[in-house]
Amino acid sequence: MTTKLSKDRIVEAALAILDTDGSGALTFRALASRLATGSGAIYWHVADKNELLAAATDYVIGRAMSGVVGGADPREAIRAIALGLFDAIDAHPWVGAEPLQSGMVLVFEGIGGRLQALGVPDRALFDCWSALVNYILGVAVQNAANARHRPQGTERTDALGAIAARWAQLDPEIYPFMRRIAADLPGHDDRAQFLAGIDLILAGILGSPVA
Amino acid sequence: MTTKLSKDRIVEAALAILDTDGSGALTFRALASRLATGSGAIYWHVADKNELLAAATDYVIGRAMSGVVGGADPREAIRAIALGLFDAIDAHPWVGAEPLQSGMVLVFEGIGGRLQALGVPDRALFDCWSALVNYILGVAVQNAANARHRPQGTERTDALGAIAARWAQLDPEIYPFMRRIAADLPGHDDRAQFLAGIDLILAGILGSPVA
DNA sequence: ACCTGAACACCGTTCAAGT
DNA sequence: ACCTGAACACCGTTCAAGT
Repeated sequence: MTTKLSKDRIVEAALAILDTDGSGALTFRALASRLATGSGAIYWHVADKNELLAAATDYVIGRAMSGVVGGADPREAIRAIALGLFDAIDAHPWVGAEPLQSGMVLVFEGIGGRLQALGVPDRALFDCWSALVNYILGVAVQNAANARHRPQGTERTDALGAIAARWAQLDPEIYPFMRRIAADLPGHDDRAQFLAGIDLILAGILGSPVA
Repeated sequence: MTTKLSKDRIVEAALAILDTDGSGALTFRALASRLATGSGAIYWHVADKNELLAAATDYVIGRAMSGVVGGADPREAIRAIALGLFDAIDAHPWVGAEPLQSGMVLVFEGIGGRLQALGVPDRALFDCWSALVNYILGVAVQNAANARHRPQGTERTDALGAIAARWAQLDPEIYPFMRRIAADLPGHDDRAQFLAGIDLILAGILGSPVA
């Protein structure tokens, strides 16, 4: 007889399936066979598939955030938190599919605390915090969505190239900007661009504009 | 014999189902019975469910963007585009579920063109544009996700109140900021906050910081 | 060309029955 | 208390057969 079944072991097995074969492969039957048990047994430890996905998500986010060092400079800390989340979702694109919320308090607190440390006044705090947090979550989730919906085997650069080619063929009378920006798309660095956006928002909050 | 089946009629029926009963109710069987045909007939006009959802999404976004008036002031135009997308996704929360991309060129072009009109220099254009567009899409999509995953019948304010209550109970040693911000959560105005974030990013791009 | 609807290969979830 | 696995009520998609 093998190790007793537990929620932890189930989540662990789910993570293995999600990371190797994607969210489409996570079925209770696949899970049961990997754990050498019946599919019904899983329901003794986990309410349903939503709870399973939420637990897997929390695990990934929690691990990513625990790896983020405190750091002295609040700006650097904000960048580190943002990049930690970005990389975690990038490495596990299935994370972006369901709503995050629960595991996200660590991110929320981290960003909020640093904004206070940067001296953002009380009246502006809520708006600044929410703008930053929304940007970080939004970009990370969309990045993951792009990775998820890219046909397997397709390189990221190729996929961007295809989009850029489509943009370049748009009617230049109606879409002059798309035509112009298409050239910059394939070569661009996601992470660098993500950080540039954060700096932009921080500049809006603290001064020293970009343009 | 009724009107001939067509992709347009199928998309129209799909929209009706999505808007009244949510994305869970959109099945080929439900669609077929509403159109008084066999489920296989739909496949003659539409490749699969993904194409159907993409077409429905494009329709909603296209209509929302066509309602946005040009306007003289680029800042106002940016706000109008952003709010148009925000409201469209808010009214049809199922839109945020699949990747947008295709219908999004209108938004991309609209924002990009106005940034040029505002005099953003070439070297900063790509980063500024992508930060703004990412923020707008990110917030709109997450807002829709929250609406989608809120138990039906629950009021938005109640749902936010529940989250705030959870935040208020966190350990104040570890989560001082969450405790502080919890009070602001239930009463806040999504749209106003969304606009505040856009102003913040524009301030970062153009100067005149908030703090 | 276009439509019909049964059939196929799946799902998540439940539940009587076992230990 | 915990596990088993067949059974139920669904899906998306296909396809022989019709018009």
